[in-house]
Amino acid sequence: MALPALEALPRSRRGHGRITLQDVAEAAGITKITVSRYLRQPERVAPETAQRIVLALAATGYLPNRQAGMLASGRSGMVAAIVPSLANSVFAETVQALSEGLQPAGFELMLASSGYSLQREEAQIRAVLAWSPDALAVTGHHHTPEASALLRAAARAGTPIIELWDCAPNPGEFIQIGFDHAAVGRAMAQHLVDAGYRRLAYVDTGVAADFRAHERGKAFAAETQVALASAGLPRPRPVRMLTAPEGDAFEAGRAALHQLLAPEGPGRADAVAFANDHLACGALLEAQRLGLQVPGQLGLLGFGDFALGRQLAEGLSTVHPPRQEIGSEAARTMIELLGLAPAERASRLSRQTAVPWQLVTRGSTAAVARAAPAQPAD
Amino acid sequence: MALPALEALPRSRRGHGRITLQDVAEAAGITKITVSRYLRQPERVAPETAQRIVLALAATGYLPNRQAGMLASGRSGMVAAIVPSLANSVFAETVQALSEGLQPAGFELMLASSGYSLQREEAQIRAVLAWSPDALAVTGHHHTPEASALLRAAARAGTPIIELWDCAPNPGEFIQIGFDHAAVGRAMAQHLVDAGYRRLAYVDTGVAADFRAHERGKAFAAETQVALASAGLPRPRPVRMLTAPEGDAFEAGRAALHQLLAPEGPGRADAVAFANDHLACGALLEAQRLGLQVPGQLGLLGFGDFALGRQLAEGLSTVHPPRQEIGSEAARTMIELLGLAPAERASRLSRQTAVPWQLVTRGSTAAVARAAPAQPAD
DNA sequence: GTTCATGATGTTACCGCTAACATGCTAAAC
DNA sequence: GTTTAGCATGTTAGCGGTAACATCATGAAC
Repeated sequence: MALPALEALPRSRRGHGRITLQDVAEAAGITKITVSRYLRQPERVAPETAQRIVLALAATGYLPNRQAGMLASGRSGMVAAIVPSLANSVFAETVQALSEGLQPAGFELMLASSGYSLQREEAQIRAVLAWSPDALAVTGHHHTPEASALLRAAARAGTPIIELWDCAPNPGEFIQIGFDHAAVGRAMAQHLVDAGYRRLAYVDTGVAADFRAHERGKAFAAETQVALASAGLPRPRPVRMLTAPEGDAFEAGRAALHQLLAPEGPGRADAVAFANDHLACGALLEAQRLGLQVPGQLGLLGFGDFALGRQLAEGLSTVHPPRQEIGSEAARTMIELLGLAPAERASRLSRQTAVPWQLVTRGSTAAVARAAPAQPAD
Repeated sequence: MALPALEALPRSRRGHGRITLQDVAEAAGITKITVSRYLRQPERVAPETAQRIVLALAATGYLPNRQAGMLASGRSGMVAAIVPSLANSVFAETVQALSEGLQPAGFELMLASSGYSLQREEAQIRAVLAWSPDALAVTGHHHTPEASALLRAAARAGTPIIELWDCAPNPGEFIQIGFDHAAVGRAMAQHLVDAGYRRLAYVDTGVAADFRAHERGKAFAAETQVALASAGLPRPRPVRMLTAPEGDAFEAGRAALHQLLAPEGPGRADAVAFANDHLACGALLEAQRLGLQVPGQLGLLGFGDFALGRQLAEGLSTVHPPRQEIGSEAARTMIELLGLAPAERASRLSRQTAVPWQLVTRGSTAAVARAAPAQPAD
C-alpha cells in the first residue's frame, strides 16, 4: 500500500510527522516565512520565487496547519454554530445556508446540536469557545445564566455573537437575525379571525424548549381576543391551548385534532393554528380521513411552509419563515464584521436584523362564507 | 455594560488578550504545568493543590485553547464530516446521530456540506484536513482522484477515514459504514415482482451526483429482468427508467407519474420504484388525485422511510435505511479507533460495517392477486 | 543513617506558524 | 559616487499549551 514515490520524499519526521512550511521552504531553497507569505499574500513574493514555491508545495503535498496559524495570528478562520436540532429541516436549511455563505470567504463551520436543551447548549458554548471561533451563532435568546456570561465575555473580547431565529422587539445584548415570533402569532390570529373563524385553538409543540413556538402561541391567544373583540364579539371565547405529545409530529397532529373535536357542539373549535406544519399536516390528513370539510368546517393554519403543505388537499395555509435567509444573512454579517478593524467592530456587536416572513394563504383557511363580520355565528 | 468584578481581575493582556494557563497558575500560586495536569488528570495533583486550582479557574474564568493544546499534543479532539446536503433529512439525521455519539467522548464536530459536488468535496476535504481532525467522515466512496489521494495520505498518517452510507461488496480503501445500495435495488425489484407487478419503472432523482440512488436504480433494473424471468416471463420487458427534474421533489414525483401514465395500453407501467420517498409521495398524492387505485392499478415503492409515507393513503411501501445508525456507528467506530495505540489502529483503518436496512411493506404495494410466486424471496 | 521508591511539582524544549522588525539589494534621485 | 526609497527576503520571538525529563520532598526498608 506504500507509494514509493511519496515515501522517497524527504519528509521530516520531527514532531507529529507532518509536512511543515519548513519542509516546503527547504525544498524551495528559501526560508519558511517566505512560503508563509506566499500563501497569504502571493503578490508580495517575487515571481520566480513564487514559481519555486508552487513546485515545492506540489512536491511535498503540503497541507497547512490551521491550529498553528491560529495560535500565531489570533484568527481561526472558523465559525461555530449551535442549533437545537438538525433533524428538523428548519434549522438544517439555516445551517446549510450559513455553511454555503461562509465557504467562499474561507471560513470553516463547526457545528453542535443541543437537542433543545439549554444545559447542553451551555456545555457546547463552552466547548466551542475553546476553539476560538472567529464568530459564534446560537439559536434564540434563551440561554442559561452561565451561557449568557460566556457569550458576553466572548462578545467583549470582540467575537461576534449572533442569535439566530429570534428578533425580539426590544434590543438584545448580541446580534439578532431572525424575526419577531409574537408578531407572527398575532398575524396568525388576525388571519383566522379575518377569514371568519371565531372559535380558535392553538396546538403547541411538545418540545418544551421550543420557546419560539410557545411565544407564537402566547401572542396568538392574546391577539385572538383583541381581534374577535374588534370583530364584534365583546366577550370572546378564550383560545383553546393544546400541547402535542412529543414523537412523530404527524401522529401528534392527528391526535390533537381528535382532542379538539371531542367537545361536540357550539364550543368546538372552528379553526386551529399549529406550532409547525408537521402537526398541521397531520391534522389536515386526519380531517380528510374523517371527511371533515377544510376550510368549511375547520380552518387549519401551520407554521414553517414545508414543501408538503402545498401538496395536501387545497394546500395548507402557513407562515413562511426565512429559513435560508437567516443563515445567509448570518454569514453575510459575520463576514462583514470580521472584515472590520476590532475598534470599528466593537460598536456593531449588538444589533437586530429582522428578516421578513410571510403568511401564505392556501386552501385550508379560505374565507368562510358569512353574512357580516360583525355577526357572530355561534 | 462593563462588569467591575471581572474588569478588576488581574487578566494579562499579553498575546491576544486571552486568559491563559499562566494566569490561572499565578492565581493559584503554582506553575502552569500543574494546572494543565489537573485539567487532564486531576488525580495526579495533590488534593489541596487541586482545590486551589479549582478556585483559580473559577476566579479567572479560564477557557482552554484547543489550538494550542492540539499543537502541543498532536491530538485535536475534533472530528470532521462532509455530507452532500443538510437540507435532506437523510443526512441531517446521520449527522445528528454522529454529533450526539461524539459528544460524550468530548469530540467536537466540524461539518461541511458539499452540495453534491465532488469538486467542492475535494476543496472541503483539503480545508478540513488543515484542522488536523482526529478522524474524518465523508459520504460515499466516489471522490475526485485528488480527494482520494488526500484521504489516502491522511489514512496513512493514522487518521481514520470513514465513508458513510455506502458499503460496497468489494472492500474499499477506507472504513465503510453503510449498506449495499445494489442489494437494496435488487430487493426492491424482487419485492415488486413478488407482489405480482410485471411492468416496472424506476424514477431516479435529478441530483446527478446522488450515486447511491443511481446504483439502486441500476441494480433494480437488472434484478427485475432476473426476477421476472424466474417468475415465468422468458423475455421480460425492460424496466422503464426516468429521471425526475431537480427542484421540489413532490412536484417531480407528480410529474413523473404523468410521464409514466402517458403510454396508455399494455405497455404502461404497473409499478414504480423511486429514488426517494419524496418523489414517491408526490406520485402517491397525484395518483390519489387522479383516482388511480394504489396498489391495485399501480404499485408505488419509495426509499428512505420518511415519516410522511406512513400517513398517506394506506401507507407507502419503502426501504428503511439506517439513517441514525450509520451516524452513531460512525461515532462508535471513531471513538474506538482513537482509543487505540497508533500501531494497533493502523491495522483497522480499512474495514466494512454493513448496517442493516429493511424493506417496509405498506399499502402501496399490497400483493396483486395472482398465482403463487415462482420462488420464495431470500 | 543511608538508600531508594514514590508522588508532587517544576524546567526545558518544543509543536507549526506568523507579526514585527531587520537586513540586504536594486535602482532612481541627487 | 553617495543617498535613499522600496522591494524581497530573513531573523527573532513569541502564540498557549504539553511531553519528557528533572527535581525535590517524604517516608518505608534496610
